[in-house]
Amino acid sequence: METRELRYFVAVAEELHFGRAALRLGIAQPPLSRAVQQLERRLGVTLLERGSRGVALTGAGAVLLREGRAALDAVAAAERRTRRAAAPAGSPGLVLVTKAGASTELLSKLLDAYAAEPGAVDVDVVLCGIGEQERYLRDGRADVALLHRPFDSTAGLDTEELLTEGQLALLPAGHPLTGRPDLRLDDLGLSGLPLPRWPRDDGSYPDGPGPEVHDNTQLLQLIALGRTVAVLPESVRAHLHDDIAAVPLLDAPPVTTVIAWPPHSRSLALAQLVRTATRL
Amino acid sequence: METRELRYFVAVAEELHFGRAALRLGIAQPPLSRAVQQLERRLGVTLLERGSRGVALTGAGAVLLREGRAALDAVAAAERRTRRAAAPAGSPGLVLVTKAGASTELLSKLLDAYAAEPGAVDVDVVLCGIGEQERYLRDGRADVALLHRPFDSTAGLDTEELLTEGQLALLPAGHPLTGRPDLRLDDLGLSGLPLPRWPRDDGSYPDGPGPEVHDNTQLLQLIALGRTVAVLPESVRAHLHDDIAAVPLLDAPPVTTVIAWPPHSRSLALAQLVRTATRL
DNA sequence: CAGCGTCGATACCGTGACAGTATCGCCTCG
DNA sequence: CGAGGCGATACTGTCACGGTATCGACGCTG
Repeated sequence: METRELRYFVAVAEELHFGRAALRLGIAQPPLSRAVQQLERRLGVTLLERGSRGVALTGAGAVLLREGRAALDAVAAAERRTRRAAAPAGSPGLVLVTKAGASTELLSKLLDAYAAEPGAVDVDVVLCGIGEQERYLRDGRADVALLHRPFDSTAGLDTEELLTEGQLALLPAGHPLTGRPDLRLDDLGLSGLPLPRWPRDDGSYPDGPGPEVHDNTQLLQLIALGRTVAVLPESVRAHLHDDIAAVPLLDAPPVTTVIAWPPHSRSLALAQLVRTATRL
Repeated sequence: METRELRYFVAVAEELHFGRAALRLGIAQPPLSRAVQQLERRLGVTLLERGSRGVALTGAGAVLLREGRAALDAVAAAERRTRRAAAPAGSPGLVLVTKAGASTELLSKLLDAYAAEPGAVDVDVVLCGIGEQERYLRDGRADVALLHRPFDSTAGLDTEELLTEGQLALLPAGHPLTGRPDLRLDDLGLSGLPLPRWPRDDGSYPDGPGPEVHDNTQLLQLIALGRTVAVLPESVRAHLHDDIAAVPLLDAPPVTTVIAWPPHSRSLALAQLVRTATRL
């Protein structure tokens, strides 16, 4: 199986539409149809059900979509890491990825501490959207990530725990619940405010009454405006102005910040960064 | 990067010889030279140093060898798993891989217990060489493996521990050390017998006085013949005849048998097998 | 030091795979 | 029933891939 065939199939499987997929791939529709047909013939497997109203994935097609994405990520990682290995000194020695707006204090302490180590290399910091860190590690765009359990999955990664913290309820300043010394998750239903809706993996939003949000800044602004409430780790306190009140939550699951990297990484710089992180 | 280019490069990087690599790939040498050159041009990276006496890997080439193998495994896994997903009922629902001659009691108990579960699917058992299990999981030849820590690496796999056991010194019957109630690792040096040499990942053997072995049967025979001594988990006891004596080792690291599978596996049958295993 | 063998690179050529344009066949919806 | 959307098919040109023959550099050896 060639990566070209995989790219083609993944595009069609994601778009569920040959025309759009061809557009995305920058080719015409007929070669795309033929390439996917040929892939199906060579595998001896029907991947797509062609109805007159677009296409649908078969069970085997769903498997190939998942596995094919992983394989394409692995190929992309091979290419990027090879280029990086040959890059002249001075280019970033390590790329660290984390969610925008999370663990900022921990991150800056880590970067400072690591930079002070003898033999430290340059560290590029990449900020990505919610839950995208794993992808960055798997396709080689990053060498190491900061993740937050239980929100982010660490399956298939090597990790070290850095920090565990409780969570706070964030409410608009002056909200009635603000007077309580602490809260439980059930109490938030009494706030009269809906919880925000975060995007799913595919970018769409679940249905519900709350506002759609995709980063923390946006969320904090919506809380201050009295449109929503949120549950966030204690470390957000540093970012709060007096228009938002924080109340400890007794029964919210604790959040653990972990440093994660792909298994089989063979980099001294990475090992040193991880060691520095665990010593913080 | 196309998988064809990766296959070609990996073949050359492994053989360190264009002619042999071409033979292995079933093509002539000139197209192979050109394909690798083109790969280097497109990556903008020198992968091989061509000397008049064969070729050598550059640093970037070593990276691409490692990452490229992983990528090719991922592509192979995508292909195999897709075929399996479309295979008619009756074909093996799960493939389990383990080292030949290890954990046989545990394995047969597991297979019996799982087969008795409602909704159990057929389980194929594949026996492989030392340390090959991880490869089977990564390239899709197997769905689940039995591994033995600390010998096998479980990096990048999801695991559950099944059994931890101490290790025994295996000596020829009648050997002087046989009289002792227990031993320490250092004592084995006094046995007058060398330790056996296991193959490395690349199939070659380290230098040393001991005999070369590649499986347990061979090893036990050599012990019985008085040619070597070995350190093995307690569960080998069941396979010993009276020509071999076993003495507990006080300071050998305990061996843990774990059941392991690729992260992100989405199979009910696998989950049920793992649950059965942990309940044994 | 000449001659030969080894090994990778280059030259040249034929075939086939891939991409493009035009068009068909089918289904859906107004 | 006609129009439009969607995927498949027909046909064609070009380029990439693979093969054979040969070159050029280096090392070994008599």
